[in-house]
This record gives sequence, structure tokens and C-alpha cells, in this order.
Amino acid sequence: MAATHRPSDKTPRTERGRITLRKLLDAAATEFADKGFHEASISGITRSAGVALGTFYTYFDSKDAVFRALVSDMSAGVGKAAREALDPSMGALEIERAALRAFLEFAAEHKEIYRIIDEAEFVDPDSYRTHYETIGARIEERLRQGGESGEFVPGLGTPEAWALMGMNVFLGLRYVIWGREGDPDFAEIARRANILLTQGIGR
Amino acid sequence: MAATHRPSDKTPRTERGRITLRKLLDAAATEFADKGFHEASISGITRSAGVALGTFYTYFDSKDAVFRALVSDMSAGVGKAAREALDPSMGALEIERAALRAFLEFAAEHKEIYRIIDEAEFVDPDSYRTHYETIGARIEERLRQGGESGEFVPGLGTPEAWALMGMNVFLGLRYVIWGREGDPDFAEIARRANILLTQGIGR
DNA sequence: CTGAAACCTGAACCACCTTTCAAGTTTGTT
DNA sequence: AACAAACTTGAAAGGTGGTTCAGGTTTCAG
Repeated sequence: MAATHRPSDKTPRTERGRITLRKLLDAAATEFADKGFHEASISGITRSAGVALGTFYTYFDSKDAVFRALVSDMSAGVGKAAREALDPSMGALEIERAALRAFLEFAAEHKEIYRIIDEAEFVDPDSYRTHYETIGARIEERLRQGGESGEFVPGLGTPEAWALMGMNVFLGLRYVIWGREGDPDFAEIARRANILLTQGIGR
Repeated sequence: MAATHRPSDKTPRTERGRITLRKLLDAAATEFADKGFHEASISGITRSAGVALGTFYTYFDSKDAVFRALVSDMSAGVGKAAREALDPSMGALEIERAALRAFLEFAAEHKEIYRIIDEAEFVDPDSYRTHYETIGARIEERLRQGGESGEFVPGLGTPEAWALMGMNVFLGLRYVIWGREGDPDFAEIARRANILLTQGIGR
């Protein structure tokens, strides 16, 4: 079962324990998203979870441990959301447009997740890297399939996958996290990105 | 002159002062890059600069202030490097390839800079945002000019500029910061990204 | 019902670090 | 030479917040 980072098993054994753990995780997600890892405090987390300070250590070994648990949960959540938005009956091109649109919508819905995953670059670099390498590999596989079906040019690989992923992430940064009054909507962004991706910008 | 964030003028007035300031900035860059903002300590910075702890506060108001000074210096450094690599006599397409290649080479040469700028997202969000918005605006302007000259399709704007910037940043992350044995070299990466950008991946 | 394991509590411990400051040294100008 | 301003020093103040722990309460199997 969802083994944490190291053998110390703090899995709750009673219903009460499971409820407390959930309250702590939710409170931690909010606290980390609001204040960032270092400004966040265990006492803030336990206060907003409504439990005593010491209770935290019944479920986690350290502040780092709860952060890692969150990143791993959330990274899985992103993957799940992406998978659910994609339908293998769609054409390869359509899949990429749908993937970007789903990504933007998911990010808008869960901005707190994105702040936490981004901060993992500094708090828990391994998780951060794994997160992007997993997504990158998935994109690369889609490009390969598009190449086989003849919808994409053949020979697409890792560089193209990372380029596409970077496109998507930065469009998310600009239009979701930093969105401005009067910005085009997500569908329009996905459409323009898709044109760029398919036809390029050259004449 | 490089005014810091707030009026407190700590600019050195003697040669000795300028030397000490430089030693502190260099030491701070290394310390922040190695350990990250929060793990880094003022005493670590002054120790590696070879000055007493208190000397730090002759030149900076706080730990945040030295970090801000570094981000602002480095952001300017990136811009300068980019400008120097580009020659207006090149065609629009060639400019984009040269820009990416210069970016990758600069990043390889100054990995510490990139960790610091990335961490600014959490330590000094305004600088971080300004950094990317400035670069984004510059790219957008190049796309517009390429559109006017007929080398690019017309109507390119902010979304395309951010998509292109994201491509470049993620290729840097993957091939410079996380580079692996057997990866293609920067010229090859820039070439493939350029093809993607120009012709797209559609058939 | 009963006892052991699970869970909860919060004061106190403790390690660490930023920032201050009063006293000393060096630099540059008159 | 002489003085003021610039600069340096490092001990200590002052805060913060992660982590521990001994003692109390709740849960649940037998």
C-alpha cells in the first residue's frame, strides 16, 4: 500500500486515524500552497487541521515527509486527469489539442497543486524530475504513435516531446497562473497552439 | 546605476568596499546555487567570501536583498548574452535557431544562474515574472517582424511567443540541466526545434 | 468488560540563523 | 599629520519553528 519514502510505517489502523490523516493532508496542501514550503509551519498545519501539534508526528516523520507525500499524490492526480480527458478514438492531432486544453483546465481548477509541484524542484528534486520525465515519456509515446499512423511526420522523439511539454507548461503559466483580463479562453489557446504545432510558423 | 530595491544606499565608496561587495556577490551566487535560498546562510556566504559576518550588513539590508540583487544581475546577464548572439542581418528563422542555441550554451555555462532564477518564483515572485515577461515580449516582437518580412505567417502573437519560450526553457531543462550520456549536442537540438517550429509536426 | 494498542495532547527542548551593535581599523582628503 | 568617513569585526541578542516526550484518552478485539 502507498508506501511512503522510507520504511517507517505510520499508516493509520483505525477509522479515527484515517480521518485525522486526511485532515492533515488537506490542511498541509492549503498551507504549502498559500505560504510555500519554508513559510509554512507544522503548527499552522495542525491548527488548521484542528489537532494538536504532536499529532502530526503520529503520521509523518518530518515536514519533508508530508511534502513528499503531497507531491506524489498530486503528480498521480495530474496523470489521472490527463488520461481521463483522452480518448484513443481521437486522431493524434486532436489528442494533442485535447491534452493541452485538459491541462489548462486542470491547472485552473488546481492552482495550489501547481505551486506545490513547482516548489518540489527545490524541496524534493527527485519527485520533480520524475514528474516531468513521466509526462515527457507519455507525450513521446503519443508522438511516436502519430508518426506510425501517418498523421505526424516520422522520426519524432524526445526533443520534440520536451518542446511540446514546455509549450504546454508555459502557456499554463501565462494564461492560467498569471492570466489577465481580456486574455483568450483556453479553447482558443489550445487551438492556436495546435496550429503552431501542426503547421509551424514558417511560410 | 544599479539601484537596489529600496532607497537604502549601500553602494561602496572606496576601492576596498567595491572589492568586498564583489566577493560577497560571488560567494552568495555560489552558496544560493549550491544549497538553495533557505539552506544557504549568511554566515556561509561571509565565510566563503572571507569576511566577518557583520560585514554583510554593510552592503545588504537582508538575506532577501542580496538574493534580489543577484536575480536582477543575472536576468540582465541572460538578456545581454541573447542580444550579443543575434545579428539583425540574419533571417527571422535563423535568428530563432541562433537564439535557442545561444540560450542552451549560456545555460550550460551558467547553471547556477538558472537555479537561482527558478527559485525566484518562490523567493521573489515579482522578479521572476518580470524576467519571463521581458523575454516573452522580446520573442513576440521577433515573431511580429518575421511576419512582416513574410518569413513567418502573419498574426503571430503572445500565445505563440510563450509557446516558443516554453519550448526553449524545457529543452534547456532536459538537455542542459539534466543532460544525459548520449544526448544529441546543442546544435542538433536547436536544429530539430527549428524544424518543429517552422514546419510543425503534421503531415 | 477489559486490557492493550492506537491515538492525542501541548509544553518544553533545542538547534539554528538572521540581524544588531559597540568598538576597532583602514582609507582618503585637507 | 590629522581627522572624518568608510569599512570591518565577532560576540550576543532575539526569534523561529521543527521535533520530542511523558502522560492522558479513545478504540476495538477477545
